[in-house]
Amino acid sequence: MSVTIKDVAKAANVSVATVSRVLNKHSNVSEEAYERVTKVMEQLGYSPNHLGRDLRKSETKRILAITASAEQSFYSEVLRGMEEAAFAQGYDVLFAATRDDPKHEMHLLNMLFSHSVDGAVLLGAKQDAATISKLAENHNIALCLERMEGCNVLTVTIDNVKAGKDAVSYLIGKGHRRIGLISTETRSQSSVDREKGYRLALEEHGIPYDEELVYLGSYETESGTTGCKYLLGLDDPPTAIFAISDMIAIGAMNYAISKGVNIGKDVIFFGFDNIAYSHIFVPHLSTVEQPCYAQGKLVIEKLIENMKSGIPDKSIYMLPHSLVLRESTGD
Amino acid sequence: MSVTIKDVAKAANVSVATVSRVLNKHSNVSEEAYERVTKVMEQLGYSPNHLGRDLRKSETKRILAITASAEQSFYSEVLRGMEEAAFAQGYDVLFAATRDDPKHEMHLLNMLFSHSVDGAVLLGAKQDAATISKLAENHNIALCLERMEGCNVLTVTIDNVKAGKDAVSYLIGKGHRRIGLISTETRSQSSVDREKGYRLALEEHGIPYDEELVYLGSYETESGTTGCKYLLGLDDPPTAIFAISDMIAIGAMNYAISKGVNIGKDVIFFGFDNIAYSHIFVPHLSTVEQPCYAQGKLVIEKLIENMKSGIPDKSIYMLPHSLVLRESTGD
DNA sequence: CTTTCCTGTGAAATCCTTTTCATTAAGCTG
DNA sequence: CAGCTTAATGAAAAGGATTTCACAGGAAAG
Repeated sequence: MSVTIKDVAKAANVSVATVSRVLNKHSNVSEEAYERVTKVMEQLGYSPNHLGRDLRKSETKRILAITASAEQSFYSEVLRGMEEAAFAQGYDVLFAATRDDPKHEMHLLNMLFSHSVDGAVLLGAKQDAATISKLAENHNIALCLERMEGCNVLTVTIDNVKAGKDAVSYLIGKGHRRIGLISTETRSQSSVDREKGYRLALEEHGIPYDEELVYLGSYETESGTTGCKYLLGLDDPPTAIFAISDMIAIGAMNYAISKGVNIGKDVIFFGFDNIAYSHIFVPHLSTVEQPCYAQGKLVIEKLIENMKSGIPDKSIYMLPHSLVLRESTGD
Repeated sequence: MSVTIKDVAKAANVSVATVSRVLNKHSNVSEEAYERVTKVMEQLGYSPNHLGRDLRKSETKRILAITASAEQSFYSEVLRGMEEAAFAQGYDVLFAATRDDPKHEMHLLNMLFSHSVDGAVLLGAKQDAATISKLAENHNIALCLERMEGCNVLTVTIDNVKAGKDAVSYLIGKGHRRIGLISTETRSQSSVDREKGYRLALEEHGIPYDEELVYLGSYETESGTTGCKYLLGLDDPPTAIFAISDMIAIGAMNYAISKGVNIGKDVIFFGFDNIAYSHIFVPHLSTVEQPCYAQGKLVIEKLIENMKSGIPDKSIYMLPHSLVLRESTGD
């Protein structure tokens, strides 16, 4: 149906080899032939069939990024980092969503096994560590944003333990001793790590861990609201609240506002992620900022490095985070 | 390097044709051969190379969805609709971002020309109508969310003119006669259409159009803030404000709040998109809801229909929108 | 003037499947 | 039992590119 390299060759009166050489900017092709071929390609509206090329070269120059859903707003910066780093090296990044379904994640990973893409980056994997480790033995795989305990695979993330600890230490530094934690029932590594940070901070300052001050819900804003209602309803309520995500923190603040709490004075709040809304929502939210763009960029750079070298680097890279202080902590 | 169909054939002591038949669940293969082949495939850990298959069949069963950036939060529902509709028919949807660059959009569209995907959906195209029309002649292309004036291509969207008109008519119905409009300088079709709706509503109620009441900015929240500051600073300020997006409306309300305006009474606000934050932000925002999931689903269904039939349907499908009334309009 | 070395080129192999076509063997019909 | 159909299979072509290898012809070197 469509124009092939053969048609071009015939029309330009050269062999397909020569057309291919023109296509790939090889050196050994005469000025004259080059002109003739490019002109014919133009005339016929020739567009090379990548499938042929990919099959022959066993390489697609494409990387798949797998996310749970497209929803998480801070993904967008990560994806931009990936996209730009890839493009700089002649790769394209394609995104696909697992719909939170491990089976569908495996279906998408199949694009890797079937040579439809050269590599894959998982932003929050749904398979278990053993499965991922095994896949990483034979395929170019990387994790981003979420590390996996005991998984031997290239990973780019932040130090969520330290980040959680930093946030809570800041609250303690402001003189607070009863600090609430709103986290998730889902045991994602980042939640677990941030909780661990919370505990370490308390420990370091000689504050006993009180299970009563910990609320586990979902990632939804509403869960933050419920959590805050629970915490502020305690006999001895906290004067500071750390939420493991901004969405949750905003939900929590919403409840506090509705109860007439003076945020930043009566109770202070700390979130995580520095999403756009954290400085749109009033009062502006203090939060942990993670280098989204940089993580996306680095994971692609390292992955491509792996694909080229053949000696895969399976290190865990932890990029630095920072605290962003705003009204919700009275700053 | 990896296991091919040949290796399987040899190990199972059959021809590659038979292996292929097993792979594709053809009928004419004996029980015994079937068993033997599947067992060998298992043992060798065989995974068919899709590139070979795709090349032979000239079909990838993959559709590319092109967005400006991954940022727009309401994209996620559209993408989910696309994903699920595609999966139901054995297709995968991959997403890629143009970074707002027309050149990069064309680069991505090249995946279509080079047979790397079977079809493409543009969520807000950056090329001009003539270019898209021409591409649509030879390729399976569709537009979603944003229609293009004078473009002969399959399109799934909502009636933005009517939606804008409905929103503004509602404001008028509440007794308001000075109605501000915050839109974008970018002349995207949806902005243009919503503005047109604004004008039609005024006209229909005999309210003269006053250019002073129209502020054009960007899609950013901050632009809403600036716009609101401008509008409320007028000698004869509006008592109702229609913003062409929720993000802008929230920015606008933020300014109003900071000035002590009683939202829902002194000034009422109407947004567009019904993003998650429109009912998290206090006061909750009245807005136009568009059927995101349904649009994504329909565009994929129609596109696949086109791919199969060969007689492309290039209609414009407009799905119904609805008004969501909340505190910002005093409801 | 012969030998060697480039340069430019084309024929053919290759990548991995699917699919067509031919062939064999077995089962059925009359 | 001859003649037909059907089921199961394999050999080989096809799909569209890249790449290897061989070769021709001209230039440079001796």
